[in-house]
Amino acid sequence: MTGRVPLYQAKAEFFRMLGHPVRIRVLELLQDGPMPVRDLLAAIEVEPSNLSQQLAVLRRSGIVTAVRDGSTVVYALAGGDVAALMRAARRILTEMAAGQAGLLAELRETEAHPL
Amino acid sequence: MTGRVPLYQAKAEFFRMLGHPVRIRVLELLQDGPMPVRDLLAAIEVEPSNLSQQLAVLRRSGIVTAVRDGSTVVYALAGGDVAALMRAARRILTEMAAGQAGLLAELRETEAHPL
DNA sequence: CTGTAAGTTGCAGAATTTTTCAACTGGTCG
DNA sequence: CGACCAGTTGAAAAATTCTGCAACTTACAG
Repeated sequence: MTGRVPLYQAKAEFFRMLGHPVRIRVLELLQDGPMPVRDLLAAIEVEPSNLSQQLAVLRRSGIVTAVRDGSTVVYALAGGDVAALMRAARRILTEMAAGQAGLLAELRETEAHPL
Repeated sequence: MTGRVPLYQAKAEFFRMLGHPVRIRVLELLQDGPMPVRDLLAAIEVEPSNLSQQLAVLRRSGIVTAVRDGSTVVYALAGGDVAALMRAARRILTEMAAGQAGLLAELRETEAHPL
């Protein structure tokens, strides 16, 4: 019944879903607890409709939930330890930065080609 | 000097770099140690040029390194605990699947709109 | 030198994703 | 009811990413 997707593909889709600045910020903000769209909007600087689109991506993936409360909509993390994921990512990012990875990797790429 | 990028954007780029099935499989294979392209190619089923393109993405990001050994090129993780990241991702993925997130989220989306 | 295997690169076309604008739904208030 | 505010949706245009083919480089064998 379920569209039987190989695990590595599910992972790729999951990471791709995370691969957007606005979506990252939303997830980080929601780590401090549920938050109405209004507040996300105030914190993120992006057009309402654009934020809505990104929220829809997060909702479809199932990583957040939305509940209507009167005229406002409140978003929350659906569960899962998102904080742990972000920490793991930041650790790698830090190591890569320290190890001259990011910038230098690109320089290496364009200068004296070792490959 | 460095193209001063906000952290949330660096994170988004990082996750986007991970958002491709072939790249995920490469990273998973490299967790067992360095591996020549030939072996990656045998394990992944993708055209050589396509694999090369994906390897180039990983290289540019700095998450892997490439070393030429004779006529073969050997790839390796550049450091960072990639395994921890994958574990964190899998945990969330599992929780989302268990909590009827993925599939049901989409159903919810198309049926009786709570939003 | 010639041929060949291993990878990479440049590109063009195809496919996806982002962004934006306009229109729309649900509540709330007077 | 009529006017708004909060968000969402649909759709088209713009920007990115993917894929596959052809050409190229490097190393090695004969």
